[in-house]
Amino acid sequence: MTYKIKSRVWIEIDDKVLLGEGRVRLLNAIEEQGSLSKAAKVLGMSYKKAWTLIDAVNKSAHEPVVISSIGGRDGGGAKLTPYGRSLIVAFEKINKNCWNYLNEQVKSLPMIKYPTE
Amino acid sequence: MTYKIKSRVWIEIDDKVLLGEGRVRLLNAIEEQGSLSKAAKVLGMSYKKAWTLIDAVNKSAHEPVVISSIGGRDGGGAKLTPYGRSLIVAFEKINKNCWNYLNEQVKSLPMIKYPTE
DNA sequence: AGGCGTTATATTTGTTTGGAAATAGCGTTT
DNA sequence: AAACGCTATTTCCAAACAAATATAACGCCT
Repeated sequence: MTYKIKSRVWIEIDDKVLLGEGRVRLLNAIEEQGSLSKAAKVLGMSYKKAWTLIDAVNKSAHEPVVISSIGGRDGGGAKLTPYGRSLIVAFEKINKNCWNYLNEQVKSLPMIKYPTE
Repeated sequence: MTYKIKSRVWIEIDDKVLLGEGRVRLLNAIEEQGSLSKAAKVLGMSYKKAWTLIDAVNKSAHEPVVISSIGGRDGGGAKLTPYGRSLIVAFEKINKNCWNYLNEQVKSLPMIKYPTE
């Protein structure tokens, strides 16, 4: 019987959510797949949900994060902007650090293992 | 135009949520008010929601967190156990530390202020 | 012109969530 | 026995959310 500490970190801008764990996962998939629909499929997410997420990201950001194109040789696609990539890097760094920090915290808090005897 | 980093921390036990920010707020209100219904009223929360939350806490914890009594001089009430109080202390400490830590993190991450020029 | 694969958006349907209200049970007090 | 104020639980309804489906637009390609 063990306690687990979990955390979620996200970035807001103008009181709107810009980036969270799920959105970053989606952005990474877009980077890999080159398309929103393929990214959604890879993540087992409906296209609509993926589109809604990216729409929210683009609307809250003041600079473009994802640029999409319709039509053309293979139907179109979606690509990250350099700004988008820098956001991912920043988020993942913060997220990882926070996680490491919490792990340390737990060790220094004995009362979280309150006796079960 | 500024970026804000936000975080949520919670404690799980056996893969069920034990304590989060909202639940701790409710537990504190119970401690102050001595009753679940008054605590709910103070927090602008419906009695049902408060009851559901406490029920979830008591079901996931292996030791009692809130002990409630029905009937009696003033109808009954709800009180925290010493274990419940220790949980609150632990959670609030971790939560506060995490918040402070993230604030420090932001300062050391210049890329979060990606140029808007 | 028509097919293709994609983005973009609307419509529908179903599921989950949450509030409001109603009801019951309880133990002290009067 | 009745009143009181709380906990406990059910029922009903509305709102929020999510999944599925359908449709349109677009631009390259054959």
